[in-house]
Amino acid sequence: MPQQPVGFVDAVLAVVAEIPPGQVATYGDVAAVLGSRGARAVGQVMARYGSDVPWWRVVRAGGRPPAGHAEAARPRYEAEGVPMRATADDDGYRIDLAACRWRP
DNA sequence: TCGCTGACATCCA
DNA sequence: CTGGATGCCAGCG
Repeated sequence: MPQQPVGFVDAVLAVVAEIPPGQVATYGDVAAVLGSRGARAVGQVMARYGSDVPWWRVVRAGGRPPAGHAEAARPRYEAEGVPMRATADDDGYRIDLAACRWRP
């Protein structure tokens, strides 16, 4: 285990990269793994560096996809086999965390 | 150094 | 269930 002196950004990317296909984790869970409660900070990292990690596997509490990216994440969940339920929300769907929530 | 922003979480009405 | 308000954390100007 090479390093521990890694920036918060690298830590977030590492956790997201460890999420297995077909499963998802919430921003709060990722922050908890890092030992922080900055769920928002995690979202910041995704917005800037999430391009290199399966950001679609990181969702908000309640099983909602990232705000403004629901359309881009929906096909990913279908490809991964993540169970989701259609809703009347702006996102159009919701993820069943009870069946695919990833636990570190 | 200070203040604002943001792909959030949780609580209450 | 929905909506509004508050709190937390890290990055950037």
